[in-house]
Amino acid sequence: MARLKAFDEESAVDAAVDCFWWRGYAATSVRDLGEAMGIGGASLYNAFGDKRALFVRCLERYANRSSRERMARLEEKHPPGEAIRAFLTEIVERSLKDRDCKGCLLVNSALDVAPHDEAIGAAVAAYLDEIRAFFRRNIVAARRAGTVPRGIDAEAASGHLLGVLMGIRALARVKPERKLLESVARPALALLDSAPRKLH
Amino acid sequence: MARLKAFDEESAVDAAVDCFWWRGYAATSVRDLGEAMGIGGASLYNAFGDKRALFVRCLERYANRSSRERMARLEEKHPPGEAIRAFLTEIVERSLKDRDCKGCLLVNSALDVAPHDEAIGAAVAAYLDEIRAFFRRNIVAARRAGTVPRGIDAEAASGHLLGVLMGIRALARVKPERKLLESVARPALALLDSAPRKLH
DNA sequence: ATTATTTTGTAGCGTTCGTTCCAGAATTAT
DNA sequence: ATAATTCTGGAACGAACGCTACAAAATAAT
Repeated sequence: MARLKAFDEESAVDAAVDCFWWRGYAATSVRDLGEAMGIGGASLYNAFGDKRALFVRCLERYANRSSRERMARLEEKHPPGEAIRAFLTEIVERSLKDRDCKGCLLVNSALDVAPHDEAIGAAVAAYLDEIRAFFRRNIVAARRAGTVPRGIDAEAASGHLLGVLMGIRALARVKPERKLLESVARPALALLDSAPRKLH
Repeated sequence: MARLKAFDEESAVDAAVDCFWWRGYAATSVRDLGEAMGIGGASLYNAFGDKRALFVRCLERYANRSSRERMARLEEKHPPGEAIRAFLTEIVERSLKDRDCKGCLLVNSALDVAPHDEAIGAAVAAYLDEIRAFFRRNIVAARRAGTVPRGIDAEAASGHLLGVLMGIRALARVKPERKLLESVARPALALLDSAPRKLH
């Protein structure tokens, strides 16, 4: 009963993700977006509402394709302790291969956008919580399996891992050096396999 | 031989710092800056060149008043191991008191600005290096004093501390919760006082 | 007092911003 | 075919952008 869209919505969103990812929210113009997505302004507004709504959609798309994909893949392939190890290792490698230092859209948004937009802030916080939950449940499972120290505190350790993850992502945007990033990650991973520390 | 400036340049820069700090570089307009600094556009351009040059000046001012001041103060007041501990503790406390989650201008800039401006990127990297150097020399001194584990690797540990610092700053902008931030910091500090780990 | 020099407010430059409008093209149901 | 509906490119909206021009105001040296 009506004309069909001439573009694929999902791949248009993918192009928009790249735009926001590279330039940041404020520095990306609607015209930049249209050009990258291969559509005009009218189509953009017709399909997505406005710039902010498109950004929200980009966040969700990024979470699905990047962090959720990674968590699912690693959790399937590795035992719980290894999954965490592989996660951080993969982040370091990705950061080093990331020639134009785009970092992670979620982390970037946590700094740029989240503090100035309550709803987006809550969304970003929720995405980060998913990552922390990944750490936490893998720690719990590994503890049950006896592959991490018996006394490890899953709540605290998952928080630490999330912080370290964000530190790596942040640092990599200015100093993408292997030795440095690995030195950030290694002690966090060591928490998972060090011998139980002596209580004082 | 000429008319005098009607405003104090340093306190004007302080106002500009607050502006960039809160809104980020791209989202801060020259008119925002002028209003916050209490001067008109003509005076701003006359005194500081342009927006970017003012931003560079703001970074330097921020480094002096915030990170360098903190490092000098803590290094004077505390023995080396304690200085590091006090540094991270102070960052956590500051992040929690930071009601509008401005975070750290250097960390914010490392994500927003640095990747899109080579010179500013190098400047931010240099400021971060100063902080890492603070960690490193305090670790070395503490090792000499016997207040941290004998076998600690100052290079690696200082990198880890820098990453954790940035992680705290990043995380605090979306999730400013004491338990979480402390769980990020604690294991990093534990590296400084744990018993030497068994080699396997 | 005059002159030389710098700062200041105001107005405005051209550009780009996010967004909307609109006429025409394209599609399905009738 | 006709009608109903949606999508599309292009033009344009008012507002805001970074920045500059300019003349008046203010100072210090002469």
